[in-house]
Amino acid sequence: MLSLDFIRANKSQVITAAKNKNRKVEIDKILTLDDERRLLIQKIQVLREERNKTSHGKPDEKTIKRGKEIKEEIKKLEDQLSTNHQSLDTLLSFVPNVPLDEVPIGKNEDDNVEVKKWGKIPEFDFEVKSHLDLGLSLDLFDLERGSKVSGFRGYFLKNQAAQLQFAILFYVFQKLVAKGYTPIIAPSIVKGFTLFGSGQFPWGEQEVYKLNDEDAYLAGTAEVPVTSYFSGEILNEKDLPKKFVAFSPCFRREAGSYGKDVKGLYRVHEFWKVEQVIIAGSDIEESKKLHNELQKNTEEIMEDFNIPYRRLMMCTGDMGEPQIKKYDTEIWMPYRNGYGEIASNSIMGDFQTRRLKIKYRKKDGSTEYCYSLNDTAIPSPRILIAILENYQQKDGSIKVPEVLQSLVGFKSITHTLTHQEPIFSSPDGQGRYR
RNA sequence: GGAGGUAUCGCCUAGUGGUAUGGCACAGGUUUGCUAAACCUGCGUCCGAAAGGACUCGUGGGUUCGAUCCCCACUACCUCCGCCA
Repeated sequence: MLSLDFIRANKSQVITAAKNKNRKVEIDKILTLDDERRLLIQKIQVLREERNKTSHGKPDEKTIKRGKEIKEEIKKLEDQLSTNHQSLDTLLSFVPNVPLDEVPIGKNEDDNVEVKKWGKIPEFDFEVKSHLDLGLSLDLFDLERGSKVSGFRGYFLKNQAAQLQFAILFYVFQKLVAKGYTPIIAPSIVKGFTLFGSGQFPWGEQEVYKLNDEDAYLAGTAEVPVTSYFSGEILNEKDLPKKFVAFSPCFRREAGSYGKDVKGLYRVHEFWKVEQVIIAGSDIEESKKLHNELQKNTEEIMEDFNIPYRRLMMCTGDMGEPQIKKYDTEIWMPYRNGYGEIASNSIMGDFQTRRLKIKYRKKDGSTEYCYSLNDTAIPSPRILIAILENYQQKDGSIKVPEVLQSLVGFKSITHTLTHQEPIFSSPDGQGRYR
């Protein structure tokens, strides 16, 4: 949400920004409604003032009569105000945030700009298999029974892939905790205001699962609950920035992508993700630094797994409404012979915090809206695609990235899991878990 | 699912149909000074340069000239019972 003051002061900029994000906004109507609103508030305040002045004891007949009149007038004006509010809020809620100057202007993903590349693209002296083939031949997942049981895009992860998923998420979680991020496991069932507040709504309503008739939805990312964690609160400047590493199951309807990525684990309705979320002070330079820090974390994780990646700066047309700057991290997926998205790193300014009413008190006693940021740390099973495909061997087996070996207890995936000798220390010191 | 209870500033707390009390914590200042104390001031939100005004006692309605207080609904939390990973 942008402030009305900001829209008033930067009208053309806001209109241009919306256009660059392929959105239509009714700025003139918004400003007219705002004028009306201010006038109504003013009138109501004058009447209330009159009413308040008379109420310091028992009033006489005349005052009571006037009081009744005031009551009627206020009611009329308040009705108008509430109508005004509704239309204004609706229009306002559709105004997207204004990107920073450094963001390239573009229509869609074709206009995103590659700003960094890391890693050596692996070369194979045999025919590269897809994660789908690898997984099926090694019994790592079951998509047929997945859709039988769960529906379209349903899946079971099995055997070493199931272990790997836990290990990957745990590795990343621990890594960020070590960097000082507060570990948090967030609810996936959230109220509507969190989705509006984080800017998924009103644009992405068809993307989100709604539960029955209650005010309950399934969040598509921990960004939603964790950014809303401090909603309605005023934080202390000295406690900022608040950095979280959050785990949550994620649910997405993928309503707009029926034909896309139908095979395999790339696009699923349900997955697990470790997300980084930061609530910071209202300093854009600090936010840019934090944005780079988040990006560095994500890239380090890919480097730990030794998977080639590239970083894209998203253009205006591909960046989403709340964001003012966004990087996507894409990793190498050998079978598609190209990169696939793995992480998305955004600065929102005060767009979300204004909707969620998250402020902080500065040293001088004044309050301001915080700035918020978030970046994926790791999503799974999507990351498994890259691991399976990049680490596949000629004999059909799959090596396990070194940093994960001690967590899963095996160095390669060669056959269906029946029994494995752990190679790591265990509670009983003999390689056994009980 | 059933029965009761609670909701007032960051925390604790008083309160009544006439417009929110005190303490702790916090911030600034003064003075004295050995990890500090005493005193003064400020300390819910919004608009405003200020004066000032409006809003605010979980949320939303209602009654009333006037509601933190009375009525209704909702939400969250607590206690007990039941069920349950």
